[in-house]
Amino acid sequence: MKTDGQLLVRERLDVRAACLTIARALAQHRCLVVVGDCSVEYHGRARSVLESGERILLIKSDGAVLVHRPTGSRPVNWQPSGCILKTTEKDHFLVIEATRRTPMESLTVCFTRVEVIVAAELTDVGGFYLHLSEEELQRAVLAEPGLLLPDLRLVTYEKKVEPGFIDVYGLDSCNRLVVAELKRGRAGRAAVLQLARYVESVRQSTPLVVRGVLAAPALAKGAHTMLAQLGLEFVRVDLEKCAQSILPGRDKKMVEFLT
Amino acid sequence: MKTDGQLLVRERLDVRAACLTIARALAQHRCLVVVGDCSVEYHGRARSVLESGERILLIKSDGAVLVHRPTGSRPVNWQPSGCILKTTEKDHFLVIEATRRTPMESLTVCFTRVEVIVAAELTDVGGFYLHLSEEELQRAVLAEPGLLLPDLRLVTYEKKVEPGFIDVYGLDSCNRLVVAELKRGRAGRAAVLQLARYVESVRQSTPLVVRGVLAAPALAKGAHTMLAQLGLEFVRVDLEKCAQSILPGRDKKMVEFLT
DNA sequence: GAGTGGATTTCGCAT
DNA sequence: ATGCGAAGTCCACTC
Repeated sequence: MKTDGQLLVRERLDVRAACLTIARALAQHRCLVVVGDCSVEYHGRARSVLESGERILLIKSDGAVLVHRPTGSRPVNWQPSGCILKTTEKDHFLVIEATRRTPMESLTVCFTRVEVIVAAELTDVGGFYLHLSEEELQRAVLAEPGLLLPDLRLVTYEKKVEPGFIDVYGLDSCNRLVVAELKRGRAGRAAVLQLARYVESVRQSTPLVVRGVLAAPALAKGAHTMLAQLGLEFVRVDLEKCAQSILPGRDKKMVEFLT
Repeated sequence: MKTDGQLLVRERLDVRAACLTIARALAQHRCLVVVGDCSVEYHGRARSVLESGERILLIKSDGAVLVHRPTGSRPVNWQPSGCILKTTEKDHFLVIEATRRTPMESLTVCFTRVEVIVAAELTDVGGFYLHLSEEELQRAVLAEPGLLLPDLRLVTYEKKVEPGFIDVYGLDSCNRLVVAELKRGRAGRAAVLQLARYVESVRQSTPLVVRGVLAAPALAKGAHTMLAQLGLEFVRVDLEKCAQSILPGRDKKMVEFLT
């Protein structure tokens, strides 16, 4: 139950006090954690009703709102950052409303009982670095096209064609054009269709033979059939090799989980 | 700083005490909120490093783990429910590890300072009801095909064809087959392609004229062009009418945001 | 503001 | 377990 500039913790507040505490914290753009019994309604792109129960409400300094049940990795209800927050006391309930426009939607959390409120001014400037995203995978293939096809010569990348952007565009040893679509995960039918559209578009603009190559760590079964029907190819990409290609100096153990 | 069977709140704990408190709470499958300065690493399908900063860690009773920065509606790092948790004290740091298999991945949160720990035994049996999902939209159209096309006679739904399942399959007043794809949001190019594949598949198996209908509240601009090229149609679906059709007895004001 | 594509997507359902 | 599509997806980026 200590209070200072950074942190405020309150337990078992009555509705009036909780309302004031939350309103003050919101005004100061603090992060809020509220634990208690609440019900939730959402109106917007869809609608939802959540009956009463004990949950954890998270309100962030940018206005993002999350309602978490005791289980499940995702919030049962939420509102993205940038929404407008309003706290009121109504019929002995604490009501927190989060509204936004485009799309117009609103989330209403109604607490009948508040167990704990934590209001904190959090300082977080630490960098976040994600490796082996699709972007990094592309960097690796661009730096070392042999990872994709032996003797592949890169012509360009992110080449604009009508349906979108071709990830990798090059020539093989027989001077056939190679149109490659990269996926960091298992490639499905959607990826095959995407590639097919690119290949079709390129064929209409060149007399050269065009190879359509889907490059991914694995290929979904349905995608395999479709690929064959459309005369496209699959190339298995070795994520571990790509990782080593991207991060030559780093600890090789970093990729041990990537199989 | 009260303690009872339901709720435990601790502030400014040293690492040793924090470690014990968390281990005990985890053993009791309580929900945990930890606020403090931490760094995070993730190894698995990808890899990530999050440098030191003040965050909110949420551990749920089913083992789901979420690391939230002060902004953004989504966790910066997470681990889905069902993973194995381990808490250790290491070089005066509090280390929490969450590991799972299939896929093999692990999340490591390392606290240098713990501001607050909240451990709560939450009871939540309230129902959650989501309305106007794609499934409900389909129900509405099936119950009242006129919402889609005047005089549409339903033949079947979720009809299996090679590329997948046709949402709505019927006959119009001219006895042309109607193949309709429903979307609850704005329909894009992917939806057009999906419909095109269904129509193509149906045409190969019937001598009847086949109309391909994309039914959605709105159509993306790029999708419009593609639709025209492929000889398909767009039908605007009135979500409000669908909602009223589904929920005849409910408060009409419930759908006021749905435009 | 809309449109497009990726995501450690997650989630659910059917195979 | 895998595959497939939907999601109140969120998110960043482009036009």
